Amino acid sequence: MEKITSLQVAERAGVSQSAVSRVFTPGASASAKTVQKVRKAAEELGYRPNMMARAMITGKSRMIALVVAYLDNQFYPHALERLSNALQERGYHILVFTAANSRADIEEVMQQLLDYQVDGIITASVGMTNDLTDRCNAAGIPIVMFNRGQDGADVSSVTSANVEGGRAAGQFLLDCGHKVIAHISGWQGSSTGRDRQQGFCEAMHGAGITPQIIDGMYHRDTAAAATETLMTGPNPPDAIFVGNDHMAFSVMDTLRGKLGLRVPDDVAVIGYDDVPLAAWAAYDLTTMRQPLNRMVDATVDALLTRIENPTSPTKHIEIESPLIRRGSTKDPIQ
Amino acid sequence: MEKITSLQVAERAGVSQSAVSRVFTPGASASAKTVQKVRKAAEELGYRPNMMARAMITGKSRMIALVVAYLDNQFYPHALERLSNALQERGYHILVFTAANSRADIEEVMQQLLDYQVDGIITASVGMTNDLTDRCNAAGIPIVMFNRGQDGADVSSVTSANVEGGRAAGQFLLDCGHKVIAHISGWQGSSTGRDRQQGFCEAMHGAGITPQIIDGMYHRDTAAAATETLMTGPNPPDAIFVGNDHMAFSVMDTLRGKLGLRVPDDVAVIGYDDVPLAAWAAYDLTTMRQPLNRMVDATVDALLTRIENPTSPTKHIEIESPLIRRGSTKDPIQ
DNA sequence: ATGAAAGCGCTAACAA
DNA sequence: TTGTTAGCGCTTTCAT
Repeated sequence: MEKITSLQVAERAGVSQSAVSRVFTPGASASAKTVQKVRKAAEELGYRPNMMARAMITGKSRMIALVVAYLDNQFYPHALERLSNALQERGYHILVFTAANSRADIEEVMQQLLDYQVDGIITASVGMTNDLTDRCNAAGIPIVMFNRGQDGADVSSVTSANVEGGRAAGQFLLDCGHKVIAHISGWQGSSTGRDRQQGFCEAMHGAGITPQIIDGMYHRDTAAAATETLMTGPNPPDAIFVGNDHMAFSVMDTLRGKLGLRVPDDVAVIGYDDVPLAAWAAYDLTTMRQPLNRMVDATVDALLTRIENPTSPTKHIEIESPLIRRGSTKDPIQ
Repeated sequence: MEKITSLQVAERAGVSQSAVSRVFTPGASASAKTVQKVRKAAEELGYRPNMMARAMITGKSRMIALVVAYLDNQFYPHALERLSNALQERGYHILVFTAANSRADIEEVMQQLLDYQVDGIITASVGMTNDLTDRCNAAGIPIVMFNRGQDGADVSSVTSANVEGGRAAGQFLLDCGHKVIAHISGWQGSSTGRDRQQGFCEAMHGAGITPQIIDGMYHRDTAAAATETLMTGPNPPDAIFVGNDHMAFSVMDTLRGKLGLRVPDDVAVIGYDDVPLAAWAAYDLTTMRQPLNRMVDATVDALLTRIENPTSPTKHIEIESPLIRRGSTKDPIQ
């Protein structure tokens, strides 16, 4: 069973090669008789159209580049799985590019991905430069930033309502009666980290509180160190809002392990994302949920819309982020 | 900046189109002067070779299909990240295909992936049928099964030494003085699950013990239910060997939560994989490590070897699996 | 509705 | 080493 071409199918079906092509091309027309003959011959020969050849002509590869930095935050594999499924259902597939979050690395990766003639790009957990996005726009390849926004760039983005979410998290801690509240923030180089912090600060300032804030950089180690710094400092908090779940787990580990404190009795913890692990008994983490399915649907939608209609405008989609109350926080005071 | 072709570069550089091609083709020869002129023109125009066109001629797309079922077991995202990196370094990229672990779904996915003319296939957490692997062999596309083996199929596989690992896990529990030992196994439809169970049973039988065994199917829920069944049964174990870490976390959650038992004081737990989460304080899980980096290197190696030399034989690589002692088990008795 | 013919952008003989 | 030529397998006019 070596490489069957449309020509061989044509010969066997007694039609022209272009007839075969038409049968396998969605928008084309062929008589019922022809379709029948061609399908039969193709079946017998085990023929399937060559995507490469098709891609070269149509300029559409039906591949989407996914640029991702790290997969250790459970949110991203989860998203990847869903994205792949949703895209696959619509006849697209994901080509993976891993990039460290450095300028040079991303630059290199963007070049590679353009070589593959991908129809679109999804970035997750990586930052873009406007220079880069301009280049893709010039090449006519739409980008959707997943879980990140970017000022002044002509790219679509899908995020949760991070400012609002940060505010809600802060407000909830206030409602629980906490007075000394700290924030271990998401990386301040990311819009997501900045927005959540901003919302949180607004809530705090509304209550006349000036919170301690440390950048957790989305790293477990950094978050653990921040936790120690906070708790052994002059004014240890009785509640911590952490920039994402991934760091919150580290914060809880440090609190309960090395520091010997109880959660939520000594310190309440609230995270962001609601990854599956947050619901597991070992953490039972109160968190702001990022509705993954809706974010994925919006991402796929935004991307395919622009692929099918290149002149359609970029979109900035924000999805509401509900509070999921679990055992890492106390009940609000009536 | 629309689609620059090699012809345009050729004109600007004052050479033939094939000269341009040669400059960008690794194995080809061109004079220093030509290289210089072409590179300059290409740079100015922002030219990069079109992978699709190249792939069509050479028959090499430099894409590897990764077929994966679920990404909720942390072992797989971790592996995916490493695989992508290792492959990217060698000029390949991963095209992702998600498939439920059903015959029909995998069948469909295999067809799709052949359409894309991938150079090789890595399967992770999915089972193949011999029929399917035969088809890929006929098409000349090598397969490596990652973390799974398959009897009687002509495919390469990379696993840890699961039988030996299962035995070591069982023996360790014996050495700790446990007498009533149970096993919540990996899915018995997978070689990995069967092998670990076999090794474990050998250790038990060597000690004259007949263990209770329940298939955990690699699912959290199934493992949780199995835990309850075991602990509320007539002969509750004081140690459980769980088929992988992902289920072991669920077992520990159930033990410590719903059942109110202490680990390891009431029940010792040992897992398999050593995913990052196993080392986190909340679980601190004793486990058999699957050396991810070595498994990934072996996988990439086995795959690229066969791609570059199609007549080379398939390999079955087993990598030793060391015991990582942590807090979910007691110390062995001297 | 169908076949003939013209490429898509590139690599790989083949001469020169 | 270089340019010329012939395709890779397919889609897409263009006549018919």
